[in-house]
Parts: sequence; structure tokens; C-alpha cells
Amino acid sequence: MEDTFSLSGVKVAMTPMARFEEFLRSRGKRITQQRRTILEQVFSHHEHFDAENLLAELAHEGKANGKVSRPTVYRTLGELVDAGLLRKMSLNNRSVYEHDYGYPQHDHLHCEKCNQLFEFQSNEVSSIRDNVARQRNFRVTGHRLIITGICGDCMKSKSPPSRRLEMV
Amino acid sequence: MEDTFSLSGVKVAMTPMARFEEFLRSRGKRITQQRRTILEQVFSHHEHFDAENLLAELAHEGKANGKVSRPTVYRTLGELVDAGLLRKMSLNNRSVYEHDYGYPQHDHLHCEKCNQLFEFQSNEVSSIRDNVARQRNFRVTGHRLIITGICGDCMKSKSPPSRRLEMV
DNA sequence: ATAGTTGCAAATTCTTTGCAAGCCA
DNA sequence: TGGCTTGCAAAGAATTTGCAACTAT
Repeated sequence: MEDTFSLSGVKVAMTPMARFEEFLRSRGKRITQQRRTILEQVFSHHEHFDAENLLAELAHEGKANGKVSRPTVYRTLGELVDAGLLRKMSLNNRSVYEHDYGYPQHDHLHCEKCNQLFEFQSNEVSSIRDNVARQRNFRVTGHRLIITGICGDCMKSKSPPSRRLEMV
Repeated sequence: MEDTFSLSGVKVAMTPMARFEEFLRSRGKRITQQRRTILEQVFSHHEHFDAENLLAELAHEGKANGKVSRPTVYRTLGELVDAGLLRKMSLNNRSVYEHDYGYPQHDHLHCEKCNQLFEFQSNEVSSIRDNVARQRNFRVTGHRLIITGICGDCMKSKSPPSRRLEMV
């Protein structure tokens, strides 16, 4: 294995784009301009985001490619999850996405004040997970650990107006 | 301390009702029949539930007390969380509740097939949590660990019709 | 009497779907 | 060409809100 990409810790054999194309082909789906635009935008930075954020980014950045409609964004996000490129989590009753492909397994600290997510790694969590699952005869596909509280910055500032539900 | 209640492991000084009443009084709120009915129903069994489940239970069980409207159920669930009687979690983009008062800290296994939640206890998780938080200068208020996968029962049955989003 | 509550209806927010027109293989 | 896609408008699902009537204190 010679050509590998290191997006941030994990070596992978293909670019997200190549992998998405492979996924699409394997499902008899098509490689459209919209899907390309979305994939590109999604992997242009590592922050967590939701459908609305992404839609706004696509609209704002007068991408030469042009805009993408809301339904298409939702549909494509689902495909990116199925393709193993993104991970989805439910936060405050809405879907928040993060890079999965090319990034190592990690968990999160969630500030209730500013709503930001901070990542951290711990393989202890995975081993606890596997032990519990073994005892319970449960076939694990993954886990989600979110530590909630107040981040350092928010503790300093007395009462920051807390960015309501933005998380980018 | 003599009169204590053991709902399932943790000793507490008051019944959920007494505690809720205290909470309400401390906020200048009133002890109404609706709030009483809801509290009673919520603590009549230990399963996880969402607003819709609760509403259905209240309607079904021809409670002599009478029905409670949807908005009131939503409003009261929020109060029960504020009062420390319930814990809320976001699952599949909707709010799921579980007993908090009188029950020990625990985490969950979530079957993606039947959507059921199974509890397990592990204080290792809490210690990992505290260590991470200390390093990151983060003030912890709690955590949520959900292990996802397929439960034993679902692995046996080939393709159980998976109870869609029910979790009671 | 007074201020907090309730229920109804309507509004919101996030996400999904039906379908005709459009585009990729 | 044929079938997958897209965008629009509308539908859905979960939750919240305005407000007049009601009730606990």
C-alpha cells in the first residue's frame, strides 16, 4: 500500500471523493455535480455541522458549482453516512455530522453553554464497551460518549449569550 | 435520616412526589392535578419513554384523574427534568426520558433493530470522564454513553420487523 | 382576588416525500 | 434512451407558543 492519505491521524487508501464514487457505483447510483459539491464542502473543514449549516455554506460561498437544494442536501448526507464517510449523532433533537472516514475514533465534550463540541480520544472507552457487550451478548457496531458540562471559555465569561444552536 | 425510599438502588429521602412538590413550591409554581397525574404515571414503571408514550398511557388507562393535554405533558416533562426527577436524552432526534431521582447512574446499550434500551453500570466511565474533563479544564455536569448494536434477541430472529420508534 | 395553569389551535423547526423536469451512463 | 436525480412544493413528525378560560393559593 503506497498511496495513502492522512486526513488527521488515520491512514486511508483513497480520498473521500474516490471512496464516495466507489460507493455510488457499487449501488448503481450516479456521480452528479450536486453530490460532488456537497462532498467537497463537507470535507473542506473538520468542524461538526448539521444540514442547515451545510446548506448555508453552500449558499454563501458563491460556489461556482452553484447551489444545492435542501432535499438534496438531506438525501446526500444520508448517503455519506451509508458510505462510511460521515458519522451522525443526535444532539438537541437534531442531526449533527462529523467526519468519520480518515479520522480516528473519538468521543466528545459538549458545552451546554456555547453548544460547542470538543473531541478527545480514549481507548479505555472502547474496551469498556466491548466488555459490557460481551457480557450482555450484544453485537456492537459502535458507541457514543458525550460528556456534558461547561467549557473553560464559558466558565471565564460570566454569562455568554450562548450561541443557541450553532455548532460549526 | 430514617425514612428513605429505595426505588432501585439509590436511597433517597423523599418520594418523587414530595420532591416535585418541593421543587414547585421553591419556584412559586402550583401543585395541580395534571402535574400530579403525570408524575404518578411517570413513576409507575421504570421503562424509558417519550412524550407520545406518556400521552398514550394517560389516555389509555382511563385514569379517573382524567386526561392531560399534549402541551401540558411537554411542559411538565421539562419541569420534571429541571426538578432532577428525570433525565432526558436525544435518540433518533427525539427526546427520550428515564428516571433519575432514586436511580443509580448508568449507561445504555441501544439495539438498532428493536430500538430497545438496556442499562448497565460502570464507574470506569465516570472516572474516564473526570480525567478527561480535568485535562481539558471542563466542568462536568454529566455524561451519556450509548453503545449501539444488535441485541441478543434480534440476532436470533432473522429479521424481526423492528418495532420502529417505540421504546416503552 | 391574583397569579400561575391549562387546553386549543396555530405556529415552529427539522426532515421527508410525491412528482414532473432534467441529467448521467 | 432509460433510469437515477433534482428541485419545488407540500407533507410529516416532534415540540413550542399565544391566548382566553380556569384554578390553586
